[in-house]
Amino acid sequence: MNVDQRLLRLARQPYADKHTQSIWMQIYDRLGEAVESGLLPEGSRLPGEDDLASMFGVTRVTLRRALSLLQHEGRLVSRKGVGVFVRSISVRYEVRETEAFNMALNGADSRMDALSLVRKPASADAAEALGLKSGEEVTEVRFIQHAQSTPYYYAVKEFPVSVMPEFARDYEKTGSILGAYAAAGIESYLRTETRITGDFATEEEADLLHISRQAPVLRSRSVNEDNTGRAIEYNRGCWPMLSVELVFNNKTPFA
Amino acid sequence: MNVDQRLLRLARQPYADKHTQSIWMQIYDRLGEAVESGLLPEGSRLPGEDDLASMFGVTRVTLRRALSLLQHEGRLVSRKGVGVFVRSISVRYEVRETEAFNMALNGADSRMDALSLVRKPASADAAEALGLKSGEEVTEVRFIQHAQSTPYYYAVKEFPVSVMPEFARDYEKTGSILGAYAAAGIESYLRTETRITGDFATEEEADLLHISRQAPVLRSRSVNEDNTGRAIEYNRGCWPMLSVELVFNNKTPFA
DNA sequence: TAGTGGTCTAGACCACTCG
DNA sequence: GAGTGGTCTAGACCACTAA
Repeated sequence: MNVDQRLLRLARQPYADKHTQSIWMQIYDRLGEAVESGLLPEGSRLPGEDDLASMFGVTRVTLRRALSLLQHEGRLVSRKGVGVFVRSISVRYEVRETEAFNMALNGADSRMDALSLVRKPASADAAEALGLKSGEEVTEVRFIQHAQSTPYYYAVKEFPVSVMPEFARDYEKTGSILGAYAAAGIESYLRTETRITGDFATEEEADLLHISRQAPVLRSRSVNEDNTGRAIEYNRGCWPMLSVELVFNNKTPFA
Repeated sequence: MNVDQRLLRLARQPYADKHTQSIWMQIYDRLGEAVESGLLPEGSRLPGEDDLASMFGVTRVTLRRALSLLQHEGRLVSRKGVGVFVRSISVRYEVRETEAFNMALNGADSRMDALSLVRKPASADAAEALGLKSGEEVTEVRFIQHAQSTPYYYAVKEFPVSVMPEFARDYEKTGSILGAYAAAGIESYLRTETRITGDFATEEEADLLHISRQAPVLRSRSVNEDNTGRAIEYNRGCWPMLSVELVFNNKTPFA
């Protein structure tokens, strides 16, 4: 029995009393289960909306309410003119903030790719957090991180030029941020503050992370200092909300 | 000029090209601005959907797409048979995780109310996090926190009976958790681990926090230990996603 | 060019809330 | 009973994508 047939059987199950739970909610539940059970595997394309609507015995409008919620949750992604696809949220990556850059990933095929690297005046946010003078320059690097060929983290980092004047060269040579730190004479550092908020994806983030616009994300803004207390990095990152669990450990007892 | 008139003027502004941005998105933007600008104050009721639809010159269905997104974001709340209301997200509360219980609030009228206090076997989650034996009992306390008479934090705390056998009495007497700690001989403690995730509100959470079901929330799960390393509390909390900023500070340098 | 998802309409019925 | 938000339909037109 192929996927379409099994999906059809799922769709054709009788609905519970409409007044108990709305039809579109029941469709939402069934499609969600289909994704979680693996009937609709990660990355696979759903039948067209007209087909789905007739399978579930409803109008396209009603069907779309179910799809729409699944998209807002970041579980499905639609591409205009192409189709609706399953976005994996089966894994929830654990990110240990104390490990700073080395995010703990289950799989080994994790890549952190630099999208761009430019020298420019610090953003207002970074200038304040790093205590920079107005107009002071930074090296800004945009990163995207994948796991199992799904993007799940997007970050913009700013490194003061005054601290690491040759960041671009050093990063190029060593291929890692820690390498660039070391090349600038920074052997140890401290992530002094991390601020976490929830928000909705911007258009750029939605594109890069393969989620819908308006899908919720977790944002992190953090500052790194070297062991002399000098601010060396400002980082803004975001994850699709359901894709990550942030873990903070603490060793400092309270009074 | 009253609110309805000013809202009408906002609604009657010509729409940008439909192909640039959809009508419902433009309505969404305008209503969002109306909330942020204070034209629609916190807690106020919007005109009925029929009225709004005719004000904006669209069908109720189209208008509802705008309202629906604002509700998913936790900025509006609807009450069936009553109306649609503005939920304040103008403030984003800063919660310093290192201060554990004493959340930094701008205003002074913050209350932490206990909803229930019962003795029962530890939840599976808590038992694992606290290292309890199967079936071991805890005192479970459910809290809701308000600021400016808006609920913005809901927490379920579990305290092992083996550590604080008289928690209920001590909490009653002192009126605070720290008081109950002290009464049990715990003078200092350590929030050893905090795990942050994003999720969607359950029905109970949506009710208590005055947000829509399916509105995103930030969840925190944390463990407190006393200065001998004994686990004394397991806490599960959640905030409406847009209402909070979590701040973590770190004093431990990396290797 | 055919198929896809995105938008919008006009109208209907319902359950819920409150006076 | 009057007004509210919640649901659903049947049909239409559009822009985008890929073959």
